Formats: sequence, structure tokens, C-alpha cells
Amino acid sequence: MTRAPRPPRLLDVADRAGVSIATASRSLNGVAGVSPAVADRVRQVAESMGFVPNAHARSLAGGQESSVGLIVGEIGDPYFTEIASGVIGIAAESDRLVQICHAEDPETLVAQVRLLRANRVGAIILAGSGMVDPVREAAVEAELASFLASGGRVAAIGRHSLAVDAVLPDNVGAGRAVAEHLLALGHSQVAVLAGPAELNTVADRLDGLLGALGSARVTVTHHPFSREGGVSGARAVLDATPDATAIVALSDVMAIGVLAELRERGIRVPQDVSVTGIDDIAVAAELSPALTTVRLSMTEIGAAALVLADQEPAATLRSEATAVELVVRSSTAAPRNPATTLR
Amino acid sequence: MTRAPRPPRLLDVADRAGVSIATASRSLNGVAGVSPAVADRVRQVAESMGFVPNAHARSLAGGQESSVGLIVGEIGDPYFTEIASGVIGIAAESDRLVQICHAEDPETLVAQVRLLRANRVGAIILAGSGMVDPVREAAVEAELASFLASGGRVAAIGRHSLAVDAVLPDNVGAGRAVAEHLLALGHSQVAVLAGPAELNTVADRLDGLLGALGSARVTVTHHPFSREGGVSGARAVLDATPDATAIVALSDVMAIGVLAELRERGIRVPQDVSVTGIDDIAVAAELSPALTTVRLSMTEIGAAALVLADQEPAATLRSEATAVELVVRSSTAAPRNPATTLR
DNA sequence: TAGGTTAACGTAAGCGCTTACGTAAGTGCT
DNA sequence: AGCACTTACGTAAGCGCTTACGTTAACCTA
Repeated sequence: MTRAPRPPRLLDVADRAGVSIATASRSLNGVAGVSPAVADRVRQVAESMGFVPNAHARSLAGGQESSVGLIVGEIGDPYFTEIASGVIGIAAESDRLVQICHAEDPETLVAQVRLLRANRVGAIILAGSGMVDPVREAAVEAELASFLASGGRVAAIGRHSLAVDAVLPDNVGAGRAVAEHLLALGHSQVAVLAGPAELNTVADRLDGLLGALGSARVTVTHHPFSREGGVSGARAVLDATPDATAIVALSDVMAIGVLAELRERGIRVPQDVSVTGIDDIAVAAELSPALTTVRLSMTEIGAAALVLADQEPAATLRSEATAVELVVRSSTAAPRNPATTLR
Repeated sequence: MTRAPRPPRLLDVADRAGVSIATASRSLNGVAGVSPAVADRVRQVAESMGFVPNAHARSLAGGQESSVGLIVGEIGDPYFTEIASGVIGIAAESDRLVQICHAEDPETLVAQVRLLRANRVGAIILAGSGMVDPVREAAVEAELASFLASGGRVAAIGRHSLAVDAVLPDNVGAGRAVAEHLLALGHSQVAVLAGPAELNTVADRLDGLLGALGSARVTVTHHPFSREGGVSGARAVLDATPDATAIVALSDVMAIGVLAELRERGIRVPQDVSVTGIDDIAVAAELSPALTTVRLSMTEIGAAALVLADQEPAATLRSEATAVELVVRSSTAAPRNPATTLR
């Protein structure tokens, strides 16, 4: 006899245990009103049959089985990995699954939100950077509004342009912290390697940086927010502004690329040039030289985002700003000699 | 008028469009048998109402909406991150969501598999290392058997003790590659920092290593499979066997800890001691010194695992072995002087 | 023009659960 | 002994979809 490869249903369990489907359901869910003897028998039968309740049916029938959706920019990026880690930690506390998707542009973002909505997740955490241009966010905004209107919860990380609750790392402050640190060291020629200009995160960090850098001579170039962006950015700097005494990467991942390129060329850090990042991802401390950066505590921010989303929806938009902290390591030092160029 | 915050249903769309629910369903799914005019109208109404079909109901009703479940050991670990990246890449090709959970011990592993089963995922990818002791795997085995029996697909990564299809990185070969490299350099005193002895991955790497190391004098100690494990391992080695000329960490993450501790103590790599890892995670090349390691290509392995799981179930267990490649960087060199100790 | 097709829809039966409600015993009280 | 409660269960109505099948009306063909 070959049974169809189909999971056993609650009804199968009930039949085998000689009870009604209602009693079976109550037994397995620990609902009162079932004699202990019967409940035990049902549980044993269920166990022996390898019964696992269908979460879809359960959620359809009204049971709250809501999972959480997380949308990140790039899975492999430690920045997002740490956020994911924080979100998953909180989700696990209440036995919720986290569905992770990635979306780099607003169009796929909309698609992912729809997919998540189709799966009736209870909450969506948006972890990619927002766009400076509100027009590109319009579709996302609409999709999220639909979700919210139907009872969904949303929390964004580092997106202040979206009309949803948000946890906002102090990107402006992070930029400022880097600037003040370099200023204090005596740098006056700094090359900034920014990520894509259309990202809010980039704009904010840049604002803080340029605002505080004041009189210092600074050049800004834009590159991909990746290791490769750091590599090509470093090359551009060495070509265009070889007299820079500090290279500021707007993310640690970019800084990794910068360090790699400088090493490649035999340029010493921090003796010949100082390098900084932002984020303080886990490996920042393991690089050589260890990277001076700004800690944003992405893991905690991820956790905070889900906690925020879990709260009762409020009438007003909530936004939770988180503090940043400059972490001085060995990739920065006073410029060797203000007159000296990189080569 | 305050509507209950509930997503619009197909029925709502049908009513508004003035058609039956069946026609609405057919229109939205592009099923033949609906006049183009009506289908268009339904689609417009659905769009205007922000309708997103309930994936749970759809899957209940027989539609195939299966997503894939991925169980990893630790989200933050680059080893798993790269696997996840590979799995997600393949899943995205067919619009499937990936549900990521983590489980470090067999008990929570069982729980996670159940959760995934409850959510009726079509496939489960198991990415943590298996246990050497088959007894501890028994419950996992049973849970997976139940899942398979009910039509689920499973693929494991690096677990050969489980009766499921598997992609097997050549851990033995990886260990051997490290051994041969060190032997060729002339090392004869090597300290091995292994992960937990109960892990299959550790046992295999150790097998390959010790098998090839032959006459060389080698000491093996076990530590957590983490950066901290590397730190404490390095301390143990410096205390117990300061005459070692090479420290072999059985994973890159551990090697990071080793490098950190050596740097802390002012011990130069590779001049004073050589260090190796295994995995070739992305940052391995960015460390200082850049880490000599063995590339397992975890991203591709993750992708291969899902492809394997997606195939029609075969009568016999499939296992796909993947090649490894020694990557020599600058953390290894010939021992300075066979007679010299670490201090 | 009667009979047979076909296109375009509607009806209704589930999918596997939860849960409000109904019912039949058992318990305690007067 | 009769009543009102409880307790322990069963019945059945959905949840929001898909889809087999039924029903029209328009369209052919002989």
C-alpha cells in the first residue's frame, strides 16, 4: 500500500485517537475542557504519526502564527547580517520565523513587500537605505500604506523619508564624529569616498562630515557601497588628490577596499595616510591596521526595530534615534607632515 | 466609518468588479476562459484596492507556493552567511522566499525543522555541521524522515551521517591541503586548534590533517568554533607548546581570533609562527597578514544544495562532493629556525 | 431549425484548521 | 426527585482561496 506523500492532518489524528477533530485540536493546543486522559492520548497519537499542524490552515482559521519579514540590501554585507542577527534574536523569543529577502532598488523592494504581504507576515522590517529622491520611494510608500491599512506592522531602519516608524542610527552624528576626530588629529586635506549619492544614509553621513569639517579642504567622490567601491575609490583619490592625508570611507566595507588597495600599493596606514570607516562591523577590529570607525550597533538596532514594530500602532509616527560612538583604532594618526603628498 | 483593518479578499475584488469569485481568481491568475475586457477590469479593481492574494489560503487550496527553509548554525558567522547568500540566489530565481532559522544543537534543530514543516516549506536546507555521535542525530533524522515521507525535500551541507541528499565540501581534503602546505614549507611542530570534537566537520578536517601530517609533531586542542575560540586556543598553544612553528585553526573565524591574540602579544606572523585557516571566507584576504586558507566556496555550495533539493527525489541518496583549493597568502612561511621557540 | 459545440461565466466543494455553539452526561443542592 | 450548573465532548460554520463541474447564451453545421 503506497500512501500519497501527504502530511497527516488533524482529522487523521482525531480518527486514530477516536475523538472528534475539535477535541483533537483542543488537546494539541492545550485548551481547557479536555480530560487529561484524552488529551494525553491525542498527543501521543499525534506524536506517533509525525503530525505537524499546518501553519497555513491555522493562520487561515484565525490563529495568530504571524512571522516577520526582513528586507535587506545585500545578504552578504556584514552591515545587514548584523541587523538580521538582531531581528532574528527578538523573533526567536516568540517563536516567530524571519523571512529574509533582499532588494537593492525600489522596484524589487515593492515586489518583496508584496511577497511578504501575500505570506501575511505580521511585521516587515525595512533595512535598506532609503532614497533621497522621494519620487522613487512613492511606490514603496503606497505598498507599505496598504500593508499598514490592513493591520500590518512596519519598522524601518535608517529611513526617515518614509512615513513609517523607524529606528534611526545617527548617521549625521557618525559623520560628524569622524570629522572631529580627523580635525583633532590635525588633518586638513581629506578625501571622502561616499556611497551612491541617492541613498539617504550617504547623504546624512556626508552632511555630518562636511558640516563639521569646515575649513578643511575636502573632496568627495561617489562609488558603490562595497569593497570594490572602496578599491576604485582609493585609486581615484590617489590619482586625483594625492595630497590627501586622510581617506574617509562612508562605510566599513568600503574602508576594507581602501585598505586593500593602499596595501597593494605599499602605502602605509596610518603613517602615509589615515583611513576611517563607519558602522563598526565585527571585522573592523581585525583588519590591519585595525579600523578607526564609528559604532552604530547594528545588531541592537535590528532588535530595536522589531521591538518597535511589535508595539501597538500609535497615532503618530515613532522614530527612535540611536547613539553612535567613535571607535579609535590604529588606522588613523596625525598627518606625518602637512606638506607631504602621498607620493 | 472605520473599516476593520483587514486586507481585502478576493471576494471583495470580485464584488466590486461585478463578477464571481471564480472569474476574479481566473483573471488574476491569467487562466484562460475569461474575456480580456473582464479580466482587465478585475485586475484594475484589484490593483486599486491594494489586493494581495493570501498565500496561506492559496497554498491551502492547492496552489503551490512553497518556500524554502534554511537552518544555519549562527547567523553572524560568515561561513553561514555565504551559504545563505547562495541559497537565496537560487530561491529568488523562482520567486521563492527563504526562511532562515538558526539552531546550534540537535534539540533546537528538531524544533526548527518542525516550525518549517508547520509552515509547509517545500524544501529544507540543513547547513550546520552534523554530530559525530549518531545518537544525538536520531531525533533530527526522525523529524526529517517524517518531512520526506510527506513529500518534503531536504538537502544537507557537510553532513554525511544523515540519511538525506547532501553537498559535501571535501573537509578531509581541506585538512590534507593544509598539512601538505605546511609540510612543504618545512614545519614539523604544528599546533592544531580544532572546533568542538563532536562536530563532523571538525572530525573530517582533523582526519585529513593528521593523516597527511604524518611524522610531524602535532598537538590538537579543542575550542569553540568562533573568534573567541581562536583567542583562547592561541593562548593555550603559547602556554603549552610554545615551540610550535605553525598554528592551524580549523576555521577562518577561529584563525581571526588567533591572529588577534598573536598581534596582541607582539608575535609576528608568519615570521615567528605561521597561521592557517579553512573556509576562505571573504575577509580572509583582508586580514593582516592575509590568511592562508582553503577555499570551500560556500556560496556555490549553498546554491548547489538548493538545486539538489529541487530535483526529483531519487531512490538512492545523492551526495555531491565539491572540490577545495588551497589559497596561499601571507600568513604562512617556512619556519624561521627549527630550533627557535615562540619566545 | 434542431442538435451539437464552444466560450464565458457562476456554483459549490473542498484545502486543514479554530471556535462558537449545541448536547449529553455527571455533580451538587434543596 | 427535580433543578440548575458544570464538564467533556461533538457539530458545523467559517478563514480565503482554487478548481471541477454546471449553466447559460451565442455560434456552427447539416
